[in-house]
Amino acid sequence: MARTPAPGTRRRILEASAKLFGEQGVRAVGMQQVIDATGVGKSLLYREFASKDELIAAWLRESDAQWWERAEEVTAPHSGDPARQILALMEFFHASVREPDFHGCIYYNTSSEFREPGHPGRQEAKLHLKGLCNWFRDKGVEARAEDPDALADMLMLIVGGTLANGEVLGETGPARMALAATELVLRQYAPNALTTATR
Amino acid sequence: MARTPAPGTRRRILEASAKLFGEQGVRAVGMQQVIDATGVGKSLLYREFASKDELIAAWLRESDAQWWERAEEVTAPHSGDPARQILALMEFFHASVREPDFHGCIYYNTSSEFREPGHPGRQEAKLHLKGLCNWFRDKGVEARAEDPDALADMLMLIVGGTLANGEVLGETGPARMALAATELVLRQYAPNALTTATR
DNA sequence: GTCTATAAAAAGATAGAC
DNA sequence: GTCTATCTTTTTATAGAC
Repeated sequence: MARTPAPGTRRRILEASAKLFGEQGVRAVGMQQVIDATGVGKSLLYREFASKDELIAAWLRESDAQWWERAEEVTAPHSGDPARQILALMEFFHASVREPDFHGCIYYNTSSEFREPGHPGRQEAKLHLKGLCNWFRDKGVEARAEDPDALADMLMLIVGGTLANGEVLGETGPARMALAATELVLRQYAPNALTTATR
Repeated sequence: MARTPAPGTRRRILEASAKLFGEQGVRAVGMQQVIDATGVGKSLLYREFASKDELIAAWLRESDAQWWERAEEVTAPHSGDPARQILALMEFFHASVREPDFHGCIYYNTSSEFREPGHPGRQEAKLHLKGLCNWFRDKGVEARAEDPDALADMLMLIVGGTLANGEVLGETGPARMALAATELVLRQYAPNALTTATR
């Protein structure tokens, strides 16, 4: 009880890291900037996170958990209607591109910033994206898709294309087609499920 | 004639930069590494490129020119058949993901590495991607698509999704659907053109 | 426990030697 | 013209003051 740091310390560091890493990119942000933003001492930061790589990994893991919480909120109202849940999640992606401080997907971005095969940034990115792909596949099964894996990969194509193009070209570029593309894919890969979802 | 550097200097610097920036990412590579890889002196490098940003811009511009040369080679054989040209270019993208030293698209990657609005990395990325989008639109017009802009943005979604997912998840992931997705989009947005292309 | 000072290495860029 | 040495800042990380 007495040897652990102040309770809010770790959370504050992660919040500051999320803001800085997300807005400027990971390699663009030094540990000193994280320290300045939190007001925490250098020694304490390195006590919580032994290295920058550990901080990166913790940030991505926490972001993954928080993202799934919001995704649940968006899809829960359409429980039992997998096609509409998929469309709701895709609308959620599209909305993120429209936000003024959108800077791309932290998983695609961070993975591309660290090319070393075993880097935590790559591993967490892979985990997050595979998790999303699995969610799509499960919804595909629920929607009685003939090939749920193909459906899931198609939807991942739309997600990646929406976020990658959104980062460079903004919301008025290819990202604007996210929902239309999703409907097109659903009509092809889960036609029965879609008839109930969109007139 | 006598005050210009050795003729191959600039080209050698650009070739070394292309390899290093492409494989490791731009922020991960220092100017010293470029110097070590070329054998050129530091002063000479800064005579050719006044700053790292200038080197980045020159690298991306040169890569754009070289990319369009190869794209021409791939699409030229199908001149007059825009749907097939689009499919050929998409197959070209898919093939790049399959290459053992694929590290994502240098334009999506570099744009995400430099968030400052006016950064040359962002500007060149925007130019390249808009150029590609325009090429798709022109082919859409040639293919008598009802909405060539929508078709182009749909295809950009597939390109971005293929390259972004390919960087993280490899060729066996969503990238494998690139061609099927293209056919689906063509069938929807340029159905007449496609009948001649795929049985 | 928490912060300040300080490594030690690497970054981008410049000045000067030949 | 070309390379070497240096400058300044910034990076990640550690040791020590309180």
